[in-house]
Amino acid sequence: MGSEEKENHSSKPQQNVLKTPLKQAATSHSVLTEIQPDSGLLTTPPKSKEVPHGDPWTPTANLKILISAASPEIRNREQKKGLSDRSETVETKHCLHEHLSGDEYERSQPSRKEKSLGLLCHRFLARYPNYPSIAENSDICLDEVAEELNVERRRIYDIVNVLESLHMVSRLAKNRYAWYGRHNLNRTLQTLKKVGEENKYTQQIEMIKKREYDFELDNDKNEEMATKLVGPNEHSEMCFVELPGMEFRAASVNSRKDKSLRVMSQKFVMLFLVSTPQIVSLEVAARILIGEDHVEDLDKSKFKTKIRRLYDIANVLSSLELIKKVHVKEERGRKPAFKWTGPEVLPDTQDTKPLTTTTSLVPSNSAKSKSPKEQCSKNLFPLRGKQNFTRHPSLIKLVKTIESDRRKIHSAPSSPSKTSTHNDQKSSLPSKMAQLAAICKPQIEEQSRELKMKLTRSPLECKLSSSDESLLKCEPNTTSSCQNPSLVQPLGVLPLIHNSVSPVMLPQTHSAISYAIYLHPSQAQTVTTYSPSFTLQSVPCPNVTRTKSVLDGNSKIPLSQMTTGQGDSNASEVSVANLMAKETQVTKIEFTPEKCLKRSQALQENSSIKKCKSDEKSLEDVYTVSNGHSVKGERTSSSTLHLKPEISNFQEENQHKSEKLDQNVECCFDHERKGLSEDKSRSSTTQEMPVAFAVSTHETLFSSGYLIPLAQCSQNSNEAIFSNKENSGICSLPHVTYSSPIAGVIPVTASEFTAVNIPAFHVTPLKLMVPPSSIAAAPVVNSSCLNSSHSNPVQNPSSSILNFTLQHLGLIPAGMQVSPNPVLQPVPISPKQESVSPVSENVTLQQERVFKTESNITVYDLNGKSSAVIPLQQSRIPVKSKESQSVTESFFRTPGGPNAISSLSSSPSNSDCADGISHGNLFVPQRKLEVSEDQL
DNA sequence: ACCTCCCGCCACTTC
DNA sequence: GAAGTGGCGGGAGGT
Repeated sequence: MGSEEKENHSSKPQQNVLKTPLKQAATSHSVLTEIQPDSGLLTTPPKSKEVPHGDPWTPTANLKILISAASPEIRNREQKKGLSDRSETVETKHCLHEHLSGDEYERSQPSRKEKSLGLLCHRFLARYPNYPSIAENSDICLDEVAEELNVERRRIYDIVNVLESLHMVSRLAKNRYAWYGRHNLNRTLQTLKKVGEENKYTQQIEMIKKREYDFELDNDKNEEMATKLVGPNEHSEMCFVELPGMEFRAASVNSRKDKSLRVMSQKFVMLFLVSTPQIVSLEVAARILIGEDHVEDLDKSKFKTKIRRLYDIANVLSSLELIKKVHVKEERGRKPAFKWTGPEVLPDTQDTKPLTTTTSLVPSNSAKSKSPKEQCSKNLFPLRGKQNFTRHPSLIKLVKTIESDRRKIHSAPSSPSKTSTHNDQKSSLPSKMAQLAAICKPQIEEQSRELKMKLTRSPLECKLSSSDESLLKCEPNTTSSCQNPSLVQPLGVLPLIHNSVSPVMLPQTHSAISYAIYLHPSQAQTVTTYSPSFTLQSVPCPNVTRTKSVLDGNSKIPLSQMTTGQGDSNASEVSVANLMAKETQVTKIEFTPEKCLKRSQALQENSSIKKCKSDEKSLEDVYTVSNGHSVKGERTSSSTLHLKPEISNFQEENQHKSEKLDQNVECCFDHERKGLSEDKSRSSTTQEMPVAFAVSTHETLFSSGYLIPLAQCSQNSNEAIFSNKENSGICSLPHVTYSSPIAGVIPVTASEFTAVNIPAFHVTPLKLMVPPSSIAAAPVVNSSCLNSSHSNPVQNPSSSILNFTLQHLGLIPAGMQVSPNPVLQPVPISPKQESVSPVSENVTLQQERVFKTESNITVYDLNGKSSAVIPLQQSRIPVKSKESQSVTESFFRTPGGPNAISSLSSSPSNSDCADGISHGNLFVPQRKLEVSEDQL
C-alpha cells in the first residue's frame, strides 16, 4: 500500500524514540496533510510552531515539514529540538486554522465519514512501514499520532488495540507503542486460527446459524440446544492470545484487557480463519462474542454494543486489508458481514509438517496446544521471562542508571507489572535492542571490567563478562534474527531468545540424540579467533538467529542446509558489511538450524505432533544438557513460541515451494530465498527479508542421524569472531541468559535490556546483532582450526565451525569438510507471499468454493453483481468450485497479496477442518445466502 | 427505519 | 490527584 512507502519514510529510526510528541505536532500536521487524502489541510502549517525555534529548517516550513515527514532523521531532529508542549501544539493548531480560510478550515474538518475509523486507520498505517526494519525506530507515541492525525487519542486507542491484537504493535510504555508492522501477522494469524479451531468456533458459528435458522422456523428447542453446545467453548475465549515474545506487552496492558477490543478483535479474526467460507456476519460474530461472555444475555443492548465494537474492529481490519465488507443476503434481508481477504493462514502446516512445524508450531503450540486459558500470555510468559532473566552483576549498575534515565525519558509503561515492563521493552524493541546494544556495550564493558576487578569472579561472571560483548551483539540479532525476516521483530522475540539462546550449551555428543551444541561465550571469545574478514559493523539487525539446531535424529540434513545456514550467517554478515551503507535489511537472515531447533522445540510443546517426538526429546536433552537443569521447559516453550511463529511463515512458503526438500531444509531455503529476494523496497512482501542470500541448495545429506545446527554454529562462530574486542566495540547488547555447564544458567533480567535500551534511544543504534548462542557456539572452534575449506573469508568461519562441529560430533570424518555455499543471490519473492503491495487495487478472488449444498452464499461485487457462490455453511462435501468468480475488492487490495489467494486457497483446508469439527455432530440447515461486497 | 459508527463520558488503572 | 486507557452507549450521519 501506499502506506508502506510513506511508512518507510515516516517511520522513524529509533532515535525518534525520544521525540516529544508535542514537538512533532507541527510536523505531524504536515504529515497528516500529506497523508490525508481527505483533508484539505494542504496549507502550510504554522511556521513558528511547526519548527522548533532553533531549527535551521524552519524557514521553509512546508518543505521542511514534508521532508521531515519523509525523513525520519529530520523528524527526529526536530523532535529532539522541539520543546513544544501541549500548549504549543494547540497554538499550532490555531495557527493552522488561522492560515486556513474558513472554507479550508471546514474542509480540514473532515466530515463524519472522513473521520471514520477506517480512514483514520489508513492514515495511521500510512505512517509506518508494513515491515519495519529492525534498524528503524518504530515507536508510536499516541499523543503524537493523535495530533498528527488530528484525532482524539481515544480513537487511536481503538486502532492500536486492534493492531495490538494482531501483534502489529505492542505497548511499550505509557503513551507509547512499538510498531512491528506485519512481521508478526502471519504468526498471529496462525496462532489465532489454531486457537479458533481449538475453541471450535466453527462449531459455534454453525450452531448460531442453526439457531437462527431454527428461530426462523420457530424452533426454540434447537436453539436452546445450540446455545448449550456453543456454551462450552466459550470459557476460554476471553483470554488474549499472545505470541511468544509479545506476551508481556499485551499482558501488561491492564486488567481490562480481557474485555478489551483486543480480545474481541482476535476472536473476530478467529471466526474468519476457522470458517470455511471466510465470511462472517456481524450478527454471528456478535453472538459468538457475547456468547462467550454470557450466552444467556443476548439482550439487545449488549448485542448492539457488541455490534458497535465489531464495526470498530472491522474498520481497522478493513484498513489492514484483512477483511472487507460484504453483505449476506438471506431471506430476511441482507446482513452486514465481512469477508476475509487477508493472507491465507496455514495453521496445520506446523502440525503436519515437522520441519515447518518448528516455526509454525512454536507459536501455534503455545497458543493452541494449551488450553485457551493457558494461552493467555499473562499466565504463561511473564513469569518465565522474568524468572529466567538474571541480571548480570556487572550490568546492575548500568541498568539502574538506564532505568532511571528511562523514567525520565518517558513515562513508564502503564502496564501493570514492572516486570512486565522490562520484558515488554526488551521484547518489544528489537531494533532498539540493537541500538542499545551498540550504545551500551561500551558502557557495559567498562562496567563489567570494573566489576570484574572488584567483584569476586564466579565462573559465571567471568563468562558473562567475557561474553558480554559478544552476547550483547548477538542477542539483538538473535532476537530479531528470528529466521524470518518478517519475524525480525525483535520485541517479541528477544525475551524468549534470550532464554533459549542465551544458555550456552556445551557440545555434547549423544550418539543417538539430536542435540544442539553451544559453547560458552567466554570460551568462544577466548578460543575464537577474530577474523578481520568479518567486520562487525552496525548492521541492521542481522537475522542471525542463534538457533541451536536440533535436528531430528532420523531426519536427513542436507549439508547444503547446514551450509546454507552458515552461508546465510556469513552472507548475512557480509551483506551487512556491504550493505550497511544501504541500511538494507540484509541482516535478516534466517538460519535453518534455528528453525529446526525451534521446530523441534515446538514439537516438544506440541504433543500433537508425533513425528517430531524424537526431535522433541532431543531438544529437551539438549536443553537439559546445556543448561544443566531442566530449563528446557521454560526456555523451550518460550523459545519455541517465538520461533514458531516466525518459522510458520516460512513454512507456508516452504510447503508451497519446496516439498521435496527436507522440511527443515525447505524452511531454511525459503527463508533464505525470501531474505535474499527482499529489499527494503519490498517491504511490502510478506516476508520482510529485504535482502536474502541465496545459499546453495545443493543437498548434501548428512548421514549422521543427528541434526546439528551447523548454520548456527557457523553463525556463532562468526559471531564469536565478532565477539572479539573489535566487535565488541561495534555492537553491544544486553545479555541473554547464559548457561554454563558449571555455573548453570545465568539469566539476565529483562530489565537489563530495558535499561540498555534506554540509552539506545539517544544514540544511533548499532545494528549488528549476533545471537549469543551462536557466539557461544562458535567460540569453541578456532578460526584457524576451522578454516579448512573456505573460499570466502566470510564463509570460512562458519564453514570451519561447521566442519569442526561435525567432526567434533563425529558426524563426519575428521578429514571431511563441508563447505557452506555462500552464494548471495537475491531471490525473487513469490507473489503469493508478498502480502501486501501498496499499489494493488483490485484483487480477484479466483475461486470460491462451491459446495454441494442447497444453500449457498452468493458473493456480490461492489456493483451488485454476484461474483461467486459460497456455501453458507460448510457442507460436508465441498466441491471445488468450477465457477470461480472474481470479486472485486474495493479497498487497498494487494494484487499479489496473499489475501486474494489465501482466503480461497485456505478455504479448502479450512473447510476440511471445519467439516471435521463442525459437521461431525452437528447438522446445520443451510440457507441460501447472498453475499455482496460493500465498499468500505 | 435501519445501518454505521463517531464521539466522548466516565470508570478503571497507573503513576 | 492527574494522566492514561478504554468500555460503553447515545445519538447523528448515511443510505
